[in-house]
Amino acid sequence: MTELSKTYDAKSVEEKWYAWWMERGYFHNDASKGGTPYCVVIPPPNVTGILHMGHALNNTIQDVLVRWRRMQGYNTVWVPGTDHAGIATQNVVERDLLKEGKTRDDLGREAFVERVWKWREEYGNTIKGQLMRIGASCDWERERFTMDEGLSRAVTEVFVRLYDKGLIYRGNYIINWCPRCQTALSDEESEHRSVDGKLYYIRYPIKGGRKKDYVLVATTRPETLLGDVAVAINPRDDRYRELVGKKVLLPVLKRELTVVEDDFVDPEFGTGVVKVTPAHDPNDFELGQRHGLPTINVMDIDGYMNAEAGPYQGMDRFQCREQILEQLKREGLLERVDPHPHAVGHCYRCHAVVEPRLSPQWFVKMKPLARPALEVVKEDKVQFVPERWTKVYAEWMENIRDWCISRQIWWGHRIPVFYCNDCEHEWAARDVPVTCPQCGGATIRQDEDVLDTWFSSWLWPFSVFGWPEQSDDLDFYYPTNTLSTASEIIFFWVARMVMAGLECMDDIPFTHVYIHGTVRDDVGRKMSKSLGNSIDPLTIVDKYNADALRFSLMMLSATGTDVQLSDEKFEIGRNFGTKLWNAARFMQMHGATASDDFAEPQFDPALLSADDQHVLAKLHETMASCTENLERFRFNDYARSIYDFLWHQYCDWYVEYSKPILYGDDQAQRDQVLKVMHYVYSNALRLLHPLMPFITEELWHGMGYTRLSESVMIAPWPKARDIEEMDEWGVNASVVSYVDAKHDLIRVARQLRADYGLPPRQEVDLMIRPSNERYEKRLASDELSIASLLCAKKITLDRHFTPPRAMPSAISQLGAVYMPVSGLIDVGEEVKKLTKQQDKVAADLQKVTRKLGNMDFVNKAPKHVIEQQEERKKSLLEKSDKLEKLIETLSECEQVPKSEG
RNA sequence: GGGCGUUUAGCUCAGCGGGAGAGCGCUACCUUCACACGGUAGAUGUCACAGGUUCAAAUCCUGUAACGCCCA
Repeated sequence: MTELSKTYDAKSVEEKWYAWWMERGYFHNDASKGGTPYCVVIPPPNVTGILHMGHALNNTIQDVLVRWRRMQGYNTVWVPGTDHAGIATQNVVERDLLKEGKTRDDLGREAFVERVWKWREEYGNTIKGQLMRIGASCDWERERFTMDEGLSRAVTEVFVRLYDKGLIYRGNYIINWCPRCQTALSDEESEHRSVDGKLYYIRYPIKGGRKKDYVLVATTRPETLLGDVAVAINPRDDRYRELVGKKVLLPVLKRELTVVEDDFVDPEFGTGVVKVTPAHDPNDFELGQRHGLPTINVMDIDGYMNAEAGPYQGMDRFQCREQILEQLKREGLLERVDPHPHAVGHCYRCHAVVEPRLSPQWFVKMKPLARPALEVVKEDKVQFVPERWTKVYAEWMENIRDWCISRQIWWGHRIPVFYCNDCEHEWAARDVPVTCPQCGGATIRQDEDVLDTWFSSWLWPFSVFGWPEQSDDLDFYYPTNTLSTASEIIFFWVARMVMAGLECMDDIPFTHVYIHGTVRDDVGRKMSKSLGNSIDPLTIVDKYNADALRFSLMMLSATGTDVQLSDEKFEIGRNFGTKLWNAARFMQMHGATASDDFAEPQFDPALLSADDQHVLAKLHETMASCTENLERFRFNDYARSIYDFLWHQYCDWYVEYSKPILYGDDQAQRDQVLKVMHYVYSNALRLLHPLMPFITEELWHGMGYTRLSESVMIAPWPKARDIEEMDEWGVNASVVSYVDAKHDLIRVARQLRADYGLPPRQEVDLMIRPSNERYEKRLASDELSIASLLCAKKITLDRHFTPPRAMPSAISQLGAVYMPVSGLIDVGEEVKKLTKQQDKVAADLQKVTRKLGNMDFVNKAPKHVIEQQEERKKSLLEKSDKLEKLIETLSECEQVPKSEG
């Protein structure tokens, strides 16, 4: 046992123990060790990322689970890693290049990719170091990166398999295009944001009509009219019957447009006539397909208008909108403009407005993959926590659309599709081919596009174990157990992992998906870089310490609900850590050395005091509650459970109880108290370890508990005994409830002191009139501790005590307490106080009595509820009696002037 | 438009069929030999609203309102 310093020095302690854990290899495990596996794969953070509060929350959750299961003896592995974040990383490196005045095209593909790798070498480890700082017990020997050779092989393998099965296809469709990143995006990567748009009503002259003949078309994006090929009406819309068969003239370009009828047109929207722009709108595209309309693309990849835009060529899309509106106004073709709030897609990486764009892209056919993935969730093989997310998942699966997986960037897995220049044969291959399998030609080109980053992430739960290679680890750890993530990742990642797992492994990737809440600032806004309202977790670690960060986060976040944070919230964890630290120092001060059998001591029932029994019972209740709450992902209840025990049972009551004994000279009693203390404290440290790994390790060593286990992180998780199982120790349920009542008595007596304004240190004499003989005996054996807790000079126990004169009094279940004070007491005030209590009791009593008098209640309520109410009535009656007696004697008592005996 | 969630003490939130709770804040007293990042005591609630189910509703059901999120 080493002496603990006066204060806890988090910084050195955290560094020391993390390094030591690593050195001891505690985080690592593999299949050869056998046992029951418990496996978590980290949601790989973006390689460009730095740790934000959401990461801190999510990774604390994972670490808590993993540390707990490890202590429970599972063969535990937490696989860490990062993903290559195609668009984001490319953006970062391109920005770097720009500072040198270069573009990626100046470098060329190969040199550029090399440059990204170099960037990754240099900066890609930031988040790893940050995870270490918050104590994440990842198996770093297993760290993976989605662009690693092995994981890249998995990507190619899956692509080729799905391609050969016909589940991957290339096609010319409208996709979400980010003109700033200059790549296609998936539907999920286009974030819909509500904007205050406008609805423009534009006149399209009817061909061959008089000047006044036109149709009125409503649109939110007037610049796309340059790509119009038709106008459309609903066939059931009588208003426009005579339009059918006519032609209308496109403003600006004077192109002739046909009028088509289609059910898709909503007669209620705008005027009931819509322009049809198949190259710039997904619905128009499909409508165009149905009617055999041509497509005219009027925009370049960068969002500037192209040659098809005629006079507007070379103009930015938003500027073009303004200019076209000007022209329409000049020509009298803009009839009116209405405000029209609507949702517009924005790039999830750069937030530019997404442009629907017709282009050839690669897609995964999702329906066949979705069916089994939906099944396993409906059958509860994969369970969401909280359960309500199941519905969100199912909704998405049922309305699934094909997944656009090609990206027009360079950083990522290049699509393994090859084309023969000689015969134009197209095929997918695992290795770069030398000759064309069809014509034997040797001039072959590879598809230029790379794959969506999520196309590698969806393989994560098995690719991290080396799939498609078979391995013992893959066998052993797959399917993994818990996946912890945020709700916005359900579609991006969770759903797709389930599909990939079933498709490639023929098994689910994990059994539980825990969806945690969103981290918000103190006024409820989501923390974000752009708002500048983020709290940096590492600043919190520096200011409060890592355990404080972790503990506070877990204490504050109820299962799956959002958490509002501010700096001060982290005081919860810090203060608790300090309390824990000082409790240990207190034990050390008394030369408390843990006996050899502190972990599983044999308690002698003859020596076990009521308070000993009480704290042992509460400890075991806490063990049960911690374990149960962890099993149910109730992290806040788990945290609260151990917090309440350590602070409000152990420190508030047991430590205070121990003081007169430890300061006294009864060696046998001292030994007994210390034995209980070490048993309780060492178990509490274990229960707390998953939440506060650093300070518990420091204390474990400081208190000399290494005789049980060289580290708390591999010490066995405490196993709760219920009260009957503690019988052999001499722990008795009725004694435990007696101590609860004793605590109540002490509280009541303290209140009495406070009511009379006695300074805390001023000693008083107290009389207690116990309710019965049993209590009298019990209280007699507790006199020392009661006196100490009440700062009483002398306690007189007398079952027949009658106050010789008016004195302040109060009642508790165990009996009445009298406090003779010098000087006059205000009998009127005293009676008033007691009467107020009496009123409250009477009110409660009336409620219970009415309830028990209700035949419906007596006939229909379950037996235990009736018994409980009867019990309650009994104790209320007793209380009422006692109060009445107190009031009576008080009133009868003569007011005698001072001269107290 | 569809779905989900929230509404409980001044603030942040637990509780989710049988006695209204915690942390912070607030008030009073206390620097007592573990701890002022502390101790003791105290005050504070038509559990959003309206119906219903039930012997019993903050808790279950229906509706309303406000706020938030997701999907279109």
